[in-house]
Amino acid sequence: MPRPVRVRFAPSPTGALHIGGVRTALYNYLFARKHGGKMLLRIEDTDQNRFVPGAEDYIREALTWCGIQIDEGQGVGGPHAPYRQSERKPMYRQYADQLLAAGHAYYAFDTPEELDAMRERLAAAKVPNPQYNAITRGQMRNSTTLPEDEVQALLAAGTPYVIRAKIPRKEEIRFQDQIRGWVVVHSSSLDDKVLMKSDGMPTYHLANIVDDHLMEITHVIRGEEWLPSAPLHVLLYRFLGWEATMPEFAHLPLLLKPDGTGKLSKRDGDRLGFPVFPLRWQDPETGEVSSGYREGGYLPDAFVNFLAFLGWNPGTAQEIFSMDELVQAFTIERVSKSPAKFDQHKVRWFNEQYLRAKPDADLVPYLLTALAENQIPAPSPEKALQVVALMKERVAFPHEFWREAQYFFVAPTSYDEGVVAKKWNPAVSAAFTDFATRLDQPQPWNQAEIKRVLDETLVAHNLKAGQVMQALRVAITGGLMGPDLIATLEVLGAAETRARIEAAVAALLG
RNA sequence: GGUCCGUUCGUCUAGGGGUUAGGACAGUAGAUUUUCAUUCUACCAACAGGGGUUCGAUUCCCCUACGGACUACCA
Repeated sequence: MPRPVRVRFAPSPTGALHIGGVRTALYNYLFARKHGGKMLLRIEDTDQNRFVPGAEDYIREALTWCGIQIDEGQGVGGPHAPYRQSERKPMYRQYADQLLAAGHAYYAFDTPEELDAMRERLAAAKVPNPQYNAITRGQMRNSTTLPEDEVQALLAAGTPYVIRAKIPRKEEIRFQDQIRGWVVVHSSSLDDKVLMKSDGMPTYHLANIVDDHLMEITHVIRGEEWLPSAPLHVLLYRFLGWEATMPEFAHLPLLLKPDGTGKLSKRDGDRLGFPVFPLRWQDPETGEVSSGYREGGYLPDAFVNFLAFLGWNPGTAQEIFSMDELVQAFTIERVSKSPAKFDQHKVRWFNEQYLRAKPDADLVPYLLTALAENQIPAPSPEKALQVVALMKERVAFPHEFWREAQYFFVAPTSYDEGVVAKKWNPAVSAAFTDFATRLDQPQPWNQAEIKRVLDETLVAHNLKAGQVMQALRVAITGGLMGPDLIATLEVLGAAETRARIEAAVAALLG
């Protein structure tokens, strides 16, 4: 009978989580939800040198922002706590000992200098595969070469050592990857990886296998950069006697730079002008700030939808998916093998789609925030709603409400010179003054009335709409872009409309 | 260098032994909006190359090229 699905996202707290990591978390989450399973968060902090303060909080906040809920793990708790590997340190030693006892691992006493010397020697001799392996281990200082009593003496003397995996010399290792099919690697191309470091901390390889086993992980969904070490992991499951419950592997394609080639990296975002992080991040070491999608005005649903499509698609024409719909549609089988380049145009497009799909009322807070940021007093709820309704098809990001709609709140201080030169003249000016006066008469203030009064005025002055509309827009907004002018006047109100026309006439008359 | 993974429009991708190789983003043009944006319509644009297998390969196999990952007491 199949075990209940349990997957994990296991980042290292070495800095901000970049979008490749977010996508890995997302696919794990979708898979867990789809199968009614559990999503775990485990922090892989076995390298104390690379620990970055704040990184763990960042990771959890980023996942929360994306709507990726953790069922069990760091920050949430659960039956397998602790979920931080540094706090699980005492648990790993016994498994290393088990490997040692079974002859699948050995002590190695080589100093860093001795290791360097070996590598140089192998390089100089042009050895095709220079590694600490079944062949070279015979020339090094370890428990496969040293007499037993000497090994014991060294250990008793507290000599620093590591524990290495004893990789068999000639063996074919094969496993089935859910995305790539059968992967076959010969053991001779593997090296005797360090399992336990001299500080007593396990390396990724050991900690990962032990924790996945103890936490009853059924599917390991991770980035392709792990594919080369998967055979080692398979071997470790076998050596530890855990083959029967070994998780299924699925190695996700990489996310590439938008230009050129290579793995997407932190620098690319700054260079190309788009975020590579979900949230803004300030490096505590250097103080360097990297922009985030959240702060850039991206809606989390849009960001997640976009990310889901980088390396996966449902096989249908549908592109807009809520998280629930993604859960329904997602299958590992439809994850592609080839890497994907990041496309900033497409994220923007997704954001536009999501922004427009929101009810006007949901967008009002964005407008109010944008206004507050620019020291504009909050308008009436009615006016805010009207502006949002008029502007929502014209913006891709919340912050654009300010750039695109500020003339609803601030009178223009300058007027587009090209239009003034071409369209503004004493006749137009006179008609506008007259129009402003007519607006003073009591009347219902709506688009039909405004249009009627404007038409009347134009007839009286023997002018056509084409001759004055651009000039009128410039008088009202200062520029020549924007939504329907009559609708704009309606939002502005009679008094403001009149004031702006009179100001423009006064400014442009001479 | 070695090992492994990959290769369909500029980008994300669908497809699959016989198709006008489909969609989306981007780009271009036109229509609508007397503006801009939106919207609509159209256009542009791809099976890396070479060998097989086959009546027929973009699809299956092999090779080459190219790209990438990995090759730490980092994950």
